Amino acid sequence: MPELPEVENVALALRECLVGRRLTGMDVRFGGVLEPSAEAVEKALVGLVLVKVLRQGKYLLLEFGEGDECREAGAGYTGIRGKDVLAHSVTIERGCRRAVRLHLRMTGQIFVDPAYIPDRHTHLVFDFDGLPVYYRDIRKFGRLALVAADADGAFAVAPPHVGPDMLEIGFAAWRGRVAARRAPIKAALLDQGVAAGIGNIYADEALFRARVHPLTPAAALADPDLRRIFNAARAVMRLAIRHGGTTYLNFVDFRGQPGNFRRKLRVYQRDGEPCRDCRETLARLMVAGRSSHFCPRCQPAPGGRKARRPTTTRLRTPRGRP
DNA sequence: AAGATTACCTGAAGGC
DNA sequence: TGCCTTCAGGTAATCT
Repeated sequence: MPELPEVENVALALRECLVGRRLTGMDVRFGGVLEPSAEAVEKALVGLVLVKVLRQGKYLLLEFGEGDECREAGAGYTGIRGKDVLAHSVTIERGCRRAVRLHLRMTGQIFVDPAYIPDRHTHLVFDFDGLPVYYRDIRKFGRLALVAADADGAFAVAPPHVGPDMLEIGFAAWRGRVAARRAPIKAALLDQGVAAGIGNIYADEALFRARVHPLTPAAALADPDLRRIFNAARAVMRLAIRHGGTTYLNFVDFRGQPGNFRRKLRVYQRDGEPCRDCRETLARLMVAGRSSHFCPRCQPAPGGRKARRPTTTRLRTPRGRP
């Protein structure tokens, strides 16, 4: 499932391959992924040049403009892979600007790969001046939505209730947003209004690395605990970006290559297997409606002393892995 | 009023 | 073999 690192890799790919190119056509095979309608999106975007790709949490904003009155932007921005990803970018001085907000939700995928063969889950085919770009989404949860400019003519990357990106926010600001929460820290990490980008995989990985039990109330955590969680969440996501993201079930990159961060996972979907640090059997329980994977020894239950009651810690045998 | 639950979808996997 | 159930989880809407 795409979380911050996977979405960041999509952003890098779109900047590398598509910024500066004109959208010359669109084949809508399933219009349900487009908002407010397939017709509106097609009418708004076709003929314009992709000028900017921004990310906030799991949201991507694709900004389009007219091809005339362009100038090279450059600006010396160096992508995470060390390539100057804005080398081909252009900035529109004035004229028409439009933007769409993309969220991949659970199973959305973007392919910029001439060898890709569309299947029945491929809902959109973009023609970027001869370069085909495919949008595929097995479960049809993802959305590509036209967004209106605000009063200043700018486009918000994410909806207003979404908090700052987890890789952008500072510790003090983040602490200010979680410290008063009585909800389990796992729920606070998943709350996109607190900070955006963390999903179930990286929340579990961050809590394991910080040695904090997922059910611990956020408000019960001392400053050093919060600091460890904050640092662990950012570190694990930065590492995942460098490894091309996590492939679980079906995340692959824009060329169809699976990310290779999965083998680095310490707890996610490893319940029933031994902890890599202490050999204790990893456990699983439900927090905030989602399965949470943790080590009962490395991450002791809140309130201390006893291990969690068997009724709340459900062990399960490993399921088949793809 | 924050926290919990459900709807939205499809495919994989397990049980029988 | 094949039908049925459960599970996966991001977000919005609904419930408590």
